[in-house]
Amino acid sequence: MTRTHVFVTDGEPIRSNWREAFPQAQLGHAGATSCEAIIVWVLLPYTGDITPLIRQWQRMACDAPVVALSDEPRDEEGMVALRAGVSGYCNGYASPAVLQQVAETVLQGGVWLGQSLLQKLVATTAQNLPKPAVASSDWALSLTEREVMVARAVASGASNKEIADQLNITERTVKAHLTAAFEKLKVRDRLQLTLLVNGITELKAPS
Amino acid sequence: MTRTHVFVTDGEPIRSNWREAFPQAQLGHAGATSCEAIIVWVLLPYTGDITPLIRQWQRMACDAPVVALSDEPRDEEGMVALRAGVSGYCNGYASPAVLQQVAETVLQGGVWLGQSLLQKLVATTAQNLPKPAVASSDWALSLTEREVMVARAVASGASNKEIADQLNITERTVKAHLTAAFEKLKVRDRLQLTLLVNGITELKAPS
DNA sequence: AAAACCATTGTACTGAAGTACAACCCGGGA
DNA sequence: TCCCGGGTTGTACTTCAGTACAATGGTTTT
Repeated sequence: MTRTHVFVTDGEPIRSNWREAFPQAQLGHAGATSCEAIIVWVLLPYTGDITPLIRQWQRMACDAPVVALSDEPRDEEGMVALRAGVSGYCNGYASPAVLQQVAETVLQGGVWLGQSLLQKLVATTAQNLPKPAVASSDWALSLTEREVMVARAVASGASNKEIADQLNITERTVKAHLTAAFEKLKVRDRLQLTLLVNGITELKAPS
Repeated sequence: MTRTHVFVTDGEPIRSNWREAFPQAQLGHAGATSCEAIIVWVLLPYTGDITPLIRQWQRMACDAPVVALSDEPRDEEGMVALRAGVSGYCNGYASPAVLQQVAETVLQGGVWLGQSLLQKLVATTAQNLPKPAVASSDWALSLTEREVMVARAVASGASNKEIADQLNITERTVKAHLTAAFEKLKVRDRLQLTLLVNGITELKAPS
Protein backbone atom coordinates (compact mmCIF):
# COMPACT_ATOMS: atom_id res chain seq x y z
CA MET A 1 0.00 0.00 0.00
CA THR A 2 1.46 3.31 -1.01
CA ARG A 3 1.57 6.10 1.48
CA THR A 4 -1.33 8.36 0.73
CA HIS A 5 -4.19 10.24 2.29
CA VAL A 6 -6.58 8.11 4.27
CA PHE A 7 -10.08 9.25 5.13
CA VAL A 8 -11.88 7.66 8.05
CA THR A 9 -15.63 7.89 8.05
CA ASP A 10 -18.50 6.13 9.70
CA GLY A 11 -19.47 4.23 6.59
CA GLU A 12 -19.74 7.24 4.35
CA PRO A 13 -17.83 7.09 1.06
CA ILE A 14 -15.12 9.55 0.11
CA ARG A 15 -16.63 12.92 -0.62
CA SER A 16 -16.04 14.73 -3.85
CA ASN A 17 -14.17 17.58 -2.25
CA TRP A 18 -11.79 15.14 -0.60
CA ARG A 19 -11.27 13.25 -3.83
CA GLU A 20 -10.69 16.46 -5.69
CA ALA A 21 -8.08 17.60 -3.23
CA PHE A 22 -6.34 14.22 -3.10
CA PRO A 23 -7.10 12.06 -6.13
CA GLN A 24 -5.43 9.01 -4.57
CA ALA A 25 -7.38 9.33 -1.35
CA GLN A 26 -8.40 6.05 0.25
CA LEU A 27 -10.97 5.05 2.79
CA GLY A 28 -9.70 3.86 6.14
CA HIS A 29 -11.08 0.60 7.43
CA ALA A 30 -12.23 0.58 11.00
CA GLY A 31 -11.08 -2.99 11.42
CA ALA A 32 -7.58 -2.40 10.13
CA THR A 33 -4.67 -3.00 12.45
CA SER A 34 -2.20 -0.72 10.78
CA CYS A 35 -2.23 1.98 8.17
CA GLU A 36 0.41 3.54 5.98
CA ALA A 37 -0.78 7.09 5.53
CA ILE A 38 0.67 10.51 4.93
CA ILE A 39 -2.21 12.06 6.76
CA VAL A 40 -5.23 10.49 8.36
CA TRP A 41 -8.38 12.51 8.01
CA VAL A 42 -11.01 11.53 10.53
CA LEU A 43 -14.59 12.61 9.97
CA LEU A 44 -15.95 13.08 13.46
CA PRO A 45 -19.20 11.32 14.25
CA TYR A 46 -22.00 13.48 15.62
CA THR A 47 -22.16 11.68 18.90
CA GLY A 48 -19.89 9.83 21.21
CA ASP A 49 -16.41 10.39 22.53
CA ILE A 50 -14.06 11.28 19.72
CA THR A 51 -10.88 10.91 21.74
CA PRO A 52 -10.54 7.14 21.45
CA LEU A 53 -11.27 7.33 17.75
CA ILE A 54 -8.48 9.81 17.19
CA ARG A 55 -6.02 8.01 19.43
CA GLN A 56 -6.73 4.75 17.66
CA TRP A 57 -5.88 6.12 14.26
CA GLN A 58 -2.82 7.87 15.56
CA ARG A 59 -1.48 4.55 16.71
CA MET A 60 -2.47 2.72 13.57
CA ALA A 61 -0.89 5.33 11.35
CA CYS A 62 2.36 5.19 13.29
CA ASP A 63 1.98 8.78 14.48
CA ALA A 64 1.28 10.20 11.08
CA PRO A 65 -0.56 13.48 11.50
CA VAL A 66 -4.27 13.17 12.10
CA VAL A 67 -6.68 15.87 11.02
CA ALA A 68 -10.19 15.99 12.38
CA LEU A 69 -12.99 16.88 10.01
CA SER A 70 -16.24 18.12 11.46
CA ASP A 71 -19.44 18.84 9.63
CA GLU A 72 -20.54 21.01 12.49
CA PRO A 73 -17.37 22.59 13.80
CA ARG A 74 -17.68 23.82 17.34
CA ASP A 75 -14.98 25.26 19.49
CA GLU A 76 -15.71 22.74 22.20
CA GLU A 77 -15.33 19.85 19.83
CA GLY A 78 -12.16 21.38 18.45
CA MET A 79 -10.74 21.58 21.93
CA VAL A 80 -11.42 17.96 22.56
CA ALA A 81 -9.85 17.02 19.26
CA LEU A 82 -6.76 19.07 20.03
CA ARG A 83 -6.41 17.46 23.41
CA ALA A 84 -6.58 14.13 21.70
CA GLY A 85 -3.63 15.24 19.63
CA VAL A 86 -4.90 16.11 16.20
CA SER A 87 -2.76 18.27 13.97
CA GLY A 88 -5.71 20.02 12.45
CA TYR A 89 -9.39 20.65 12.82
CA CYS A 90 -11.45 21.84 9.92
CA ASN A 91 -14.78 21.64 8.20
CA GLY A 92 -15.69 18.36 6.56
CA TYR A 93 -17.03 20.23 3.58
CA ALA A 94 -14.00 22.46 3.21
CA SER A 95 -12.98 23.21 -0.35
CA PRO A 96 -10.25 21.13 -1.97
CA ALA A 97 -7.97 24.15 -1.87
CA VAL A 98 -8.35 24.49 1.85
CA LEU A 99 -7.82 20.78 2.37
CA GLN A 100 -4.58 20.93 0.41
CA GLN A 101 -3.66 23.95 2.43
CA VAL A 102 -4.27 22.06 5.63
CA ALA A 103 -2.24 19.14 4.37
CA GLU A 104 0.74 21.31 3.54
CA THR A 105 0.66 22.99 6.90
CA VAL A 106 0.34 19.76 8.77
CA LEU A 107 3.10 18.05 6.83
CA GLN A 108 5.45 20.88 7.68
CA GLY A 109 4.83 20.25 11.32
CA GLY A 110 2.32 23.00 11.73
CA VAL A 111 -1.14 22.83 13.18
CA TRP A 112 -4.17 24.02 11.33
CA LEU A 113 -7.02 25.69 13.16
CA GLY A 114 -9.83 28.04 12.40
CA GLN A 115 -9.67 31.58 13.63
CA SER A 116 -12.45 31.20 16.14
CA LEU A 117 -11.05 28.16 17.85
CA LEU A 118 -7.59 29.59 18.04
CA GLN A 119 -8.84 32.84 19.48
CA LYS A 120 -10.72 30.96 22.13
CA LEU A 121 -7.64 28.96 22.94
CA VAL A 122 -5.56 32.05 23.28
CA ALA A 123 -8.14 33.96 25.21
CA THR A 124 -8.70 31.27 27.75
CA THR A 125 -5.08 30.37 28.07
CA ALA A 126 -4.05 33.96 28.35
CA GLN A 127 -6.56 34.37 31.11
CA ASN A 128 -5.73 31.29 33.05
CA LEU A 129 -2.05 30.86 32.50
CA PRO A 130 -0.75 34.13 33.93
CA LYS A 131 -2.77 33.84 37.12
CA PRO A 132 -1.44 30.56 38.46
CA ALA A 133 2.04 31.72 37.63
CA VAL A 134 1.88 35.34 38.65
CA ALA A 135 -1.06 35.96 40.85
CA SER A 136 -1.02 32.66 42.63
CA SER A 137 1.20 34.13 45.27
CA ASP A 138 -0.67 37.36 44.86
CA TRP A 139 -3.63 36.72 47.08
CA ALA A 140 -1.48 34.86 49.55
CA LEU A 141 0.82 37.80 50.08
CA SER A 142 -1.35 39.67 52.53
CA LEU A 143 -2.43 36.59 54.43
CA THR A 144 -0.78 34.90 57.34
CA GLU A 145 0.46 31.34 57.03
CA ARG A 146 -2.57 29.93 58.78
CA GLU A 147 -4.98 32.00 56.76
CA VAL A 148 -3.43 30.73 53.56
CA MET A 149 -3.86 27.15 54.69
CA VAL A 150 -7.51 27.70 55.48
CA ALA A 151 -8.07 29.59 52.24
CA ARG A 152 -6.57 26.76 50.21
CA ALA A 153 -8.72 24.22 51.98
CA VAL A 154 -11.82 26.27 51.39
CA ALA A 155 -10.91 26.68 47.75
CA SER A 156 -10.83 22.94 47.37
CA GLY A 157 -14.38 22.62 48.60
CA ALA A 158 -13.92 21.75 52.26
CA SER A 159 -16.40 22.79 54.93
CA ASN A 160 -15.35 24.60 58.08
CA LYS A 161 -15.72 21.42 60.09
CA GLU A 162 -13.54 19.46 57.68
CA ILE A 163 -10.87 22.13 57.76
CA ALA A 164 -10.98 22.19 61.51
CA ASP A 165 -10.40 18.45 61.71
CA GLN A 166 -7.70 18.64 59.09
CA LEU A 167 -5.75 21.36 60.92
CA ASN A 168 -6.57 20.07 64.39
CA ILE A 169 -8.21 23.28 65.46
CA THR A 170 -11.72 24.37 66.35
CA GLU A 171 -14.31 25.29 63.81
CA ARG A 172 -14.39 28.64 65.56
CA THR A 173 -10.74 29.20 64.72
CA VAL A 174 -11.35 28.34 61.11
CA LYS A 175 -14.01 30.98 61.03
CA ALA A 176 -11.65 33.47 62.57
CA HIS A 177 -9.02 32.86 59.90
CA LEU A 178 -11.65 33.07 57.20
CA THR A 179 -13.08 36.31 58.47
CA ALA A 180 -9.58 37.77 58.44
CA ALA A 181 -8.98 36.51 54.92
CA PHE A 182 -12.28 37.92 53.67
CA GLU A 183 -11.42 41.30 55.06
CA LYS A 184 -7.91 41.35 53.62
CA LEU A 185 -8.95 40.12 50.18
CA LYS A 186 -12.09 42.23 49.98
CA VAL A 187 -14.39 39.31 49.31
CA ARG A 188 -17.68 38.62 51.00
CA ASP A 189 -17.79 34.87 51.33
CA ARG A 190 -15.99 31.58 50.84
CA LEU A 191 -17.18 31.21 47.28
CA GLN A 192 -15.58 34.41 46.08
CA LEU A 193 -12.50 33.45 48.04
CA THR A 194 -12.48 30.21 46.07
CA LEU A 195 -12.70 32.03 42.77
CA LEU A 196 -9.77 34.20 43.80
CA VAL A 197 -7.58 31.36 45.01
CA ASN A 198 -8.29 29.36 41.88
CA GLY A 199 -7.47 32.29 39.65
CA ILE A 200 -10.96 32.69 38.22
CA THR A 201 -11.28 36.26 39.39
CA GLU A 202 -8.89 39.07 40.16
CA LEU A 203 -7.88 40.74 43.35
CA LYS A 204 -9.87 43.91 43.91
CA ALA A 205 -7.45 46.15 45.70
CA PRO A 206 -3.84 45.00 45.55
CA SER A 207 -2.75 45.10 49.13
CA MET B 1 -0.37 51.31 -4.45
CA THR B 2 -1.09 47.73 -5.41
CA ARG B 3 -2.15 45.30 -2.77
CA THR B 4 0.89 43.35 -1.79
CA HIS B 5 2.89 42.10 1.13
CA VAL B 6 4.05 44.79 3.50
CA PHE B 7 6.88 44.24 5.93
CA VAL B 8 7.14 46.43 8.98
CA THR B 9 10.53 46.69 10.60
CA ASP B 10 12.28 49.03 12.95
CA GLY B 11 14.40 50.59 10.23
CA GLU B 12 15.77 47.36 8.90
CA PRO B 13 15.48 46.79 5.12
CA ILE B 14 13.61 43.89 3.61
CA ARG B 15 15.49 40.67 4.19
CA SER B 16 16.46 38.34 1.40
CA ASN B 17 14.21 35.53 2.56
CA TRP B 18 11.24 37.84 2.59
CA ARG B 19 12.08 39.18 -0.85
CA GLU B 20 12.54 35.69 -2.15
CA ALA B 21 9.16 34.58 -0.86
CA PHE B 22 7.37 37.69 -2.06
CA PRO B 23 9.25 39.52 -4.83
CA GLN B 24 6.92 42.53 -4.69
CA ALA B 25 7.27 42.90 -0.95
CA GLN B 26 7.32 46.47 0.30
CA LEU B 27 8.45 48.15 3.47
CA GLY B 28 5.76 49.64 5.68
CA HIS B 29 6.27 53.19 6.85
CA ALA B 30 5.73 53.83 10.50
CA GLY B 31 4.30 57.24 9.76
CA ALA B 32 1.76 56.04 7.26
CA THR B 33 -1.90 56.56 7.99
CA SER B 34 -3.24 53.75 5.87
CA CYS B 35 -1.91 50.76 4.06
CA GLU B 36 -3.24 48.59 1.28
CA ALA B 37 -1.77 45.22 2.05
CA ILE B 38 -2.61 41.59 1.50
CA ILE B 39 -0.73 40.69 4.60
CA VAL B 40 1.20 42.85 7.03
CA TRP B 41 4.31 41.22 8.39
CA VAL B 42 5.51 42.87 11.54
CA LEU B 43 9.02 42.18 12.72
CA LEU B 44 8.77 42.38 16.47
CA PRO B 45 11.22 44.65 18.26
CA TYR B 46 13.25 43.08 21.01
CA THR B 47 11.86 45.31 23.68
CA GLY B 48 8.69 47.13 24.46
CA ASP B 49 5.05 46.29 24.27
CA ILE B 50 4.21 44.74 20.95
CA THR B 51 0.46 44.93 21.37
CA PRO B 52 0.04 48.56 20.30
CA LEU B 53 2.33 48.00 17.34
CA ILE B 54 0.22 45.11 16.13
CA ARG B 55 -3.08 46.84 16.76
CA GLN B 56 -1.85 49.92 14.92
CA TRP B 57 -1.06 47.99 11.78
CA GLN B 58 -4.27 46.05 11.97
CA ARG B 59 -6.17 49.30 11.82
CA MET B 60 -4.01 50.79 9.10
CA ALA B 61 -4.33 47.73 6.94
CA CYS B 62 -8.09 47.70 7.28
CA ASP B 63 -8.09 44.41 9.15
CA ALA B 64 -5.89 42.64 6.68
CA PRO B 65 -4.20 39.72 8.41
CA VAL B 66 -1.14 40.60 10.45
CA VAL B 67 1.64 38.11 10.96
CA ALA B 68 4.23 38.62 13.65
CA LEU B 69 7.84 37.79 12.86
CA SER B 70 10.21 37.19 15.71
CA ASP B 71 13.92 36.65 15.52
CA GLU B 72 13.80 35.03 18.91
CA PRO B 73 10.50 33.25 19.03
CA ARG B 74 9.34 32.55 22.52
CA ASP B 75 6.06 31.04 23.54
CA GLU B 76 5.36 33.93 25.85
CA GLU B 77 5.88 36.46 23.10
CA GLY B 78 3.73 34.38 20.81
CA MET B 79 0.96 34.39 23.33
CA VAL B 80 1.05 38.14 23.61
CA ALA B 81 1.03 38.49 19.84
CA LEU B 82 -1.91 36.14 19.54
CA ARG B 83 -3.84 38.04 22.15
CA ALA B 84 -3.19 41.16 20.17
CA GLY B 85 -4.87 39.43 17.28
CA VAL B 86 -2.19 38.34 14.88
CA SER B 87 -3.02 35.64 12.38
CA GLY B 88 0.39 34.10 12.55
CA TYR B 89 3.61 34.00 14.52
CA CYS B 90 6.79 32.69 13.01
CA ASN B 91 10.50 33.09 12.83
CA GLY B 92 11.84 36.21 11.14
CA TYR B 93 14.44 34.11 9.39
CA ALA B 94 11.98 31.47 8.22
CA SER B 95 12.63 30.08 4.76
CA PRO B 96 10.76 31.54 1.80
CA ALA B 97 8.84 28.29 1.49
CA VAL B 98 7.59 28.52 5.03
CA LEU B 99 6.70 32.17 4.59
CA GLN B 100 4.63 31.37 1.54
CA GLN B 101 3.07 28.57 3.51
CA VAL B 102 2.15 30.97 6.26
CA ALA B 103 0.73 33.42 3.77
CA GLU B 104 -1.49 30.82 2.18
CA THR B 105 -2.79 29.67 5.51
CA VAL B 106 -3.48 33.14 6.74
CA LEU B 107 -5.19 34.25 3.56
CA GLN B 108 -7.59 31.36 3.84
CA GLY B 109 -8.59 32.51 7.26
CA GLY B 110 -6.38 30.14 9.15
CA VAL B 111 -3.86 30.86 11.84
CA TRP B 112 -0.26 29.80 11.59
CA LEU B 113 1.66 28.77 14.64
CA GLY B 114 4.70 26.74 15.40
CA GLN B 115 4.29 23.36 16.93
CA SER B 116 5.77 24.40 20.24
CA LEU B 117 3.55 27.37 20.81
CA LEU B 118 0.45 25.53 19.79
CA GLN B 119 1.28 22.58 21.97
CA LYS B 120 1.79 24.87 24.89
CA LEU B 121 -1.49 26.52 24.18
CA VAL B 122 -3.29 23.25 24.05
CA ALA B 123 -1.48 21.81 27.00
CA THR B 124 -2.11 24.70 29.30
CA THR B 125 -5.62 25.13 28.12
CA ALA B 126 -6.24 21.46 28.52
CA GLN B 127 -4.97 21.66 32.06
CA ASN B 128 -6.56 24.86 33.17
CA LEU B 129 -9.68 25.09 31.14
CA PRO B 130 -10.58 21.72 29.87
CA LYS B 131 -13.62 21.84 31.97
CA PRO B 132 -15.02 25.22 31.01
CA ALA B 133 -14.25 24.76 27.37
CA VAL B 134 -14.47 21.06 26.79
CA ALA B 135 -16.30 19.58 29.65
CA SER B 136 -18.49 22.62 29.74
CA SER B 137 -20.93 20.50 27.88
CA ASP B 138 -19.93 17.75 30.23
CA TRP B 139 -21.49 18.93 33.44
CA ALA B 140 -24.11 20.86 31.51
CA LEU B 141 -25.26 17.79 29.67
CA SER B 142 -27.50 16.46 32.37
CA LEU B 143 -28.85 19.84 33.36
CA THR B 144 -31.79 21.73 31.95
CA GLU B 145 -31.28 25.09 30.31
CA ARG B 146 -32.40 26.95 33.38
CA GLU B 147 -30.25 24.88 35.70
CA VAL B 148 -27.22 25.62 33.58
CA MET B 149 -27.89 29.34 33.75
CA VAL B 150 -28.16 29.24 37.51
CA ALA B 151 -25.09 27.03 37.81
CA ARG B 152 -23.04 29.44 35.72
CA ALA B 153 -24.18 32.37 37.82
CA VAL B 154 -23.33 30.56 41.02
CA ALA B 155 -19.94 29.65 39.63
CA SER B 156 -19.19 33.28 39.10
CA GLY B 157 -19.82 34.08 42.73
CA ALA B 158 -23.38 35.33 42.70
CA SER B 159 -25.75 34.87 45.65
CA ASN B 160 -29.19 33.37 45.27
CA LYS B 161 -30.77 36.78 45.56
CA GLU B 162 -28.53 38.21 42.85
CA ILE B 163 -29.28 35.34 40.53
CA ALA B 164 -32.97 35.74 41.18
CA ASP B 165 -32.85 39.39 40.22
CA GLN B 166 -30.71 38.63 37.21
CA LEU B 167 -33.09 36.00 35.87
CA ASN B 168 -36.23 37.76 37.01
CA ILE B 169 -37.38 34.86 39.12
CA THR B 170 -37.85 34.22 42.81
CA GLU B 171 -35.04 33.25 45.12
CA ARG B 172 -37.09 30.16 45.81
CA THR B 173 -36.90 29.15 42.18
CA VAL B 174 -33.18 29.64 42.15
CA LYS B 175 -32.95 27.28 45.08
CA ALA B 176 -35.09 24.77 43.24
CA HIS B 177 -32.79 24.78 40.21
CA LEU B 178 -29.76 24.55 42.44
CA THR B 179 -31.13 21.61 44.38
CA ALA B 180 -31.80 19.82 41.11
CA ALA B 181 -28.30 20.61 39.87
CA PHE B 182 -26.71 19.39 43.10
CA GLU B 183 -28.55 16.13 42.82
CA LYS B 184 -27.68 15.56 39.18
CA LEU B 185 -24.03 16.48 39.56
CA LYS B 186 -23.56 14.68 42.86
CA VAL B 187 -22.25 17.70 44.70
CA ARG B 188 -23.32 18.87 48.12
CA ASP B 189 -23.26 22.64 47.86
CA ARG B 190 -22.70 25.65 45.64
CA LEU B 191 -18.99 25.73 46.27
CA GLN B 192 -18.40 22.27 44.89
CA LEU B 193 -20.69 23.15 42.02
CA THR B 194 -18.43 26.11 41.36
CA LEU B 195 -15.35 23.92 41.33
CA LEU B 196 -17.04 21.64 38.84
CA VAL B 197 -18.25 24.38 36.53
CA ASN B 198 -14.87 26.07 36.59
CA GLY B 199 -13.10 22.84 35.86
CA ILE B 200 -11.22 22.60 39.13
CA THR B 201 -12.70 19.23 39.92
CA GLU B 202 -14.11 16.38 37.91
CA LEU B 203 -17.56 14.97 37.56
CA LYS B 204 -18.11 12.08 39.94
CA ALA B 205 -20.53 9.84 38.11
CA PRO B 206 -21.40 10.79 34.55
CA SER B 207 -25.17 10.69 34.60
C1' DA C 1 -55.93 12.02 27.37
C1' DA C 2 -52.53 10.64 30.58
C1' DA C 3 -47.80 10.73 31.76
C1' DA C 4 -43.59 13.06 32.10
C1' DC C 5 -40.78 16.87 32.24
C1' DC C 6 -39.86 21.60 32.96
C1' DA C 7 -40.25 26.20 35.12
C1' DT C 8 -42.19 28.48 38.65
C1' DT C 9 -43.45 29.62 43.54
C1' DG C 10 -44.96 29.05 48.54
C1' DT C 11 -44.14 28.00 53.70
C1' DA C 12 -41.48 26.17 57.03
C1' DC C 13 -37.61 24.13 58.72
C1' DT C 14 -32.51 22.72 59.66
C1' DG C 15 -27.94 23.72 59.44
C1' DA C 16 -23.89 25.97 57.94
C1' DA C 17 -21.67 30.31 57.29
C1' DG C 18 -20.33 34.51 58.92
C1' DT C 19 -20.17 38.42 62.51
C1' DA C 20 -19.91 40.79 67.10
C1' DC C 21 -17.57 41.05 71.21
C1' DA C 22 -14.86 39.17 73.51
C1' DA C 23 -10.73 36.34 75.99
C1' DC C 24 -6.05 33.81 76.51
C1' DC C 25 -1.27 32.35 75.21
C1' DC C 26 3.11 33.18 73.10
C1' DG C 27 7.15 35.33 70.96
C1' DG C 28 9.58 39.38 69.34
C1' DG C 29 10.66 44.21 69.42
C1' DA C 30 10.48 49.12 71.56
C1' DT D 1 8.44 45.38 80.91
C1' DC D 2 4.96 46.53 77.86
C1' DC D 3 3.07 46.43 73.36
C1' DC D 4 1.80 44.08 69.18
C1' DG D 5 0.67 40.56 66.03
C1' DG D 6 -0.47 35.91 65.23
C1' DG D 7 -2.90 31.80 66.68
C1' DT D 8 -6.38 30.03 69.36
C1' DT D 9 -11.11 29.57 71.39
C1' DG D 10 -15.77 30.78 73.54
C1' DT D 11 -20.83 32.44 73.38
C1' DA D 12 -24.34 34.45 71.07
C1' DC D 13 -26.32 36.21 67.21
C1' DT D 14 -27.82 37.11 62.19
C1' DT D 15 -28.00 35.71 57.65
C1' DC D 16 -27.92 32.71 53.99
C1' DA D 17 -27.96 28.14 51.93
C1' DG D 18 -30.27 24.11 51.35
C1' DT D 19 -34.15 20.70 52.15
C1' DA D 20 -38.95 18.91 52.93
C1' DC D 21 -43.35 18.93 51.28
C1' DA D 22 -45.86 20.82 48.62
C1' DA D 23 -48.69 23.28 44.42
C1' DT D 24 -49.65 25.38 39.55
C1' DG D 25 -49.28 25.86 34.55
C1' DG D 26 -47.17 24.79 30.13
C1' DT D 27 -45.12 21.69 26.74
C1' DT D 28 -43.91 17.37 24.92
C1' DT D 29 -44.19 12.52 24.59
C1' DT D 30 -46.63 8.23 24.82
